[in-house]
Amino acid sequence: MKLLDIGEVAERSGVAPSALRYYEDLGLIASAARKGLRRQFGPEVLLQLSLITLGKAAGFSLQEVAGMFGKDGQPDLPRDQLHARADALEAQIRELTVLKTALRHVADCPAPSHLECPKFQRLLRAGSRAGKTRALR
Amino acid sequence: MKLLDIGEVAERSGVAPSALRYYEDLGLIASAARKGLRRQFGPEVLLQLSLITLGKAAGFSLQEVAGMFGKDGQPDLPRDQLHARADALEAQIRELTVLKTALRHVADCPAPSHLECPKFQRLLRAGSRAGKTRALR
DNA sequence: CCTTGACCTCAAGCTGGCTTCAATTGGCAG
DNA sequence: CTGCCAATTGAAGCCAGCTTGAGGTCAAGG
Repeated sequence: MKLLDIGEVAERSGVAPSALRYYEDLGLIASAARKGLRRQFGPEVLLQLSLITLGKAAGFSLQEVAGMFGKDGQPDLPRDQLHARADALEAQIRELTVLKTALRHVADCPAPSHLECPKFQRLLRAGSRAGKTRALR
Repeated sequence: MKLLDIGEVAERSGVAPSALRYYEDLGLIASAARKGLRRQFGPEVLLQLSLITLGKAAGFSLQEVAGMFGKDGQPDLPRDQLHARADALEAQIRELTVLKTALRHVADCPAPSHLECPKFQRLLRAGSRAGKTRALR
C-alpha cells in the first residue's frame, strides 16, 4: 500500500495541508503512519475527503459529518438516524428550491414591488414553513 | 400604518432582537422610526426577514443575501446575475441530492465497507464533480 | 410622580473553520 | 556530508454572525 505525503493529499483532494492537520486533530481522518515527523496518509483518505467535502458543501458542520461517517467512512449512526438526516436534507432541498424559484421570479416578474406580489408572498410563506420544519434538527 | 417594537418583530419573525439590530447595522433592514430611543419597524420587515432567513438557510452569507435583495426587498442585481445565482442554487441542490442518496445508500446497503462499494464510489465522484462546478462562484 | 421593564449603545466575547507565523526537524538529491 | 526544502508543532490571528454584559434611557401604568 502506497502512502501519501500531506502535500500530495492536499494537491489531489484540493484541501489545504493546514486543513488536513485540522481534520486529523478533530479525528475526521487519520494518518496511517509517520516517516520521521511527516504524516503518511493511506489512499482511502481521498475518498473520505470527498465525503467530508460533500457534507460540508451540503451545509453540515464538521462534527455532523463526523457523526454521519466515522473516520473510516463507515456510518456511525443507526439506520433510522441516517434516514432522519436524509429527510432533513430533503427538507433543505425543498427550501433551496423555493429560494431558487423566488430568485427566478424576481428576475423575471416585472412587478414594481415583489414584496407585494402575491405569487412571491406565497413562495415566501412556503419557505418559512420549511424553515420551521428544519429548525427541529 | 402600524409600527412594531423590536420585541414584537423578534417574536413574530423568530429572529432575536440582537440579531435584528445587527441586521440593521449591516443595512439589511431599516427601522421606520424611533419612539424615544426605541426602533419602530414597519410591517414589511417581516417579509424581508423571511427573505433573509430563507437565504441564510440556503447557505448564503448575509452579504450575499443583501446583494440579491436590497433592504427594500427589491432585486439589486441585474437579471442575468440573479439567474446565475439561481443556477448556482441548482448546482447546490444537485449536490445535496447526491449526499441524500449517499446517506440512504449507507443506511440501506449491507456492504461491509462503503468506501469500496462501487455504487457508493460513483455517488461520491458525482459529488466531487459537482463540488468543482460550484467552486466557481 | 415614580417605578418598572423593555429598550438603548458600545464593547467584548464566543464558535467554527481554518490560516499564518515562528521556530525546528529531518528526508533526500548532489 | 551538506544543504535545501517540505513538513512539523503550538500559539495566535481572522472572519462571520451573533450573544452577552454593563451601564443608561424613557414610555407607560399605577
